[in-house]
Amino acid sequence: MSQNEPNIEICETTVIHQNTVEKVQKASMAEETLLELAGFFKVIGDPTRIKILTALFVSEMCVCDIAAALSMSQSAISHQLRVLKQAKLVKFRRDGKVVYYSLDDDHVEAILRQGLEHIKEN
Amino acid sequence: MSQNEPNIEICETTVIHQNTVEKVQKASMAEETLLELAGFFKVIGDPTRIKILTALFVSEMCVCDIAAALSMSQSAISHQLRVLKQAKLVKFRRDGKVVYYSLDDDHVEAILRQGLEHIKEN
DNA sequence: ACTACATATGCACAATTGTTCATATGTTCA
DNA sequence: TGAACATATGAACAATTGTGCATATGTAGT
Repeated sequence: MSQNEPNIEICETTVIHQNTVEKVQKASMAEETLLELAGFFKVIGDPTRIKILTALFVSEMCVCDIAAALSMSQSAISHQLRVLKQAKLVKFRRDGKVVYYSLDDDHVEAILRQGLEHIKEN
Repeated sequence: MSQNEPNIEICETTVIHQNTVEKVQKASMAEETLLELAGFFKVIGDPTRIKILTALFVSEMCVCDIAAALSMSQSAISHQLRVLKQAKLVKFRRDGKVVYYSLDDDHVEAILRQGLEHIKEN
């Protein structure tokens, strides 16, 4: 900031603090990691999926019970469980006709709690 | 689970473990809190916004520097900064023509770090 | 007042997403 | 094998979202 940093044109954007820009670019994550990270938060950034996850904090549950507890269709729940499964947030076991889902990640509860801290501070 | 729980029809969904369903419903968050929480994670569930936030870990930055650092248009960055501002994740100060943005939340860095833990475990 | 520049914003549009509906799959029991 | 039931899945659709484009706003210097 105290250095002599001339304005330079790069693709129509004016760089004011080239020093900072370079530091940021060097500190940036690998694109793949970034997309995974964003994808993870996108998964828990949906009311239905948060409801499912917090329901599973209480107990492992089968699909129709989750549907009943959330007053939603079996299909909707099933679709969302697939998303959560792909994100490795839930796992399942089959017992006859019934499939029981449960949490597959220790971080999720902590992360949701920290999210709550944020919105409480408003 | 060990109790006698008959199947009951509620709106086309079969309840198998009524006990569990009731426990979950009682433990459920207020709808408003839930929506806020989901909204918060949705905000950090986007690659561009994560890039902006991690850039601000390094230093406060003006809009055009962020645009240059991320190789994106000023408009795109400005739109996303508005989202981050509304979510109280960034704050800004004006210095002449230039507006400097910086982080406005302590939790974000911790939450992003925990998100990274999750995806590393795969 | 006028120009230059940094940033913000409204509109439009393509892309993504969550749910419903219909149906397929898989399992149990008779 | 066939009926009943739990779950999964594909297609369709409305709603939401991220970005580009054009332009407005705000500030500084002349």
